[in-house]
Amino acid sequence: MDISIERLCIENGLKMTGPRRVIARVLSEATDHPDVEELHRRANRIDNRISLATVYRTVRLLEAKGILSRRDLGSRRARYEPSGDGNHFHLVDKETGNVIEFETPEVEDALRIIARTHGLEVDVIKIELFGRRSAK
Amino acid sequence: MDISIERLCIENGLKMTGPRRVIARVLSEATDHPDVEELHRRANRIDNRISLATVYRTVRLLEAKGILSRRDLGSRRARYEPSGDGNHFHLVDKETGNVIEFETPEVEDALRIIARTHGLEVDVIKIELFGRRSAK
DNA sequence: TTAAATGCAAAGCATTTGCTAAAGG
DNA sequence: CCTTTAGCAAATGCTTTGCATTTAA
Repeated sequence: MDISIERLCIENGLKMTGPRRVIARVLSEATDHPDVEELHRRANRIDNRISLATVYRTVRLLEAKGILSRRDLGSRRARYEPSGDGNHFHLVDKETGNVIEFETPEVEDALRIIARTHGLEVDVIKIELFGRRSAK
Repeated sequence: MDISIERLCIENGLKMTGPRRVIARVLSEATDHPDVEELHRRANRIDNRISLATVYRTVRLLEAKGILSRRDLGSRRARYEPSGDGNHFHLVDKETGNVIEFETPEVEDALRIIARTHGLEVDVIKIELFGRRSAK
């Protein structure tokens, strides 16, 4: 079982309470991009006394520590994923809402160079593509 | 005076009411990325009877018609800009909040090709870079 | 004339917060 | 112990909506 998020919490000096441990586990096991409500649902399957407010507070804390990254992906709700999953971007199928992750170091480099010509050193790169299944 | 947004509204068969004309003018004159509240403020300088609800309804309508594009740029409020300003992306200075626009057809092409390898035809491309003034 | 648009206030979501009780180190 | 955290419910902030009225075409 993967407990990397919990380990990261400990390394960051966070108090490992019951709820926090459960949320860390849910995050570690997720392979998708759950929103807060979904995280709450999954956490409650393990311990149904965990409140939504705690989930919100936890993801906000973990984001501040750099453990999680927040994504918007068009919808109204924020989605979270472990920051450690490497630099990747999102390709969203508008019809199904399905999200594909991809990497592209060349594009990253190109963007960093562009930023530099504007005098900025890039820190965070967000790329989101929205499209639909080709007719073909 | 530039009234391009109003022209686009007419071409799209939209009824040109007083409020709508004012909002169109405000949008045409904007060179930045105003949020809805700011659009409302600017519209009210011209006619203070225009309600916030109308501004919301109008930007939503214009977005549906493809006349406006919505941007998130990190904050929780939606920001709008004319779609006709060419495909451009945003480089945000984290310290000042200043937004620089840039274009990069090569990167766009590269991303379209990547999407195609995943069987999707890209429709919308969003790129946001966040960085800070280089130490030099 | 008549369907569409407006204003207002109320409702809706997602998210945050104040407060008190509980619990980790 | 003593600070941090959890739970709850109320508050917040942005956005949408219902309804009666006005307006453009």
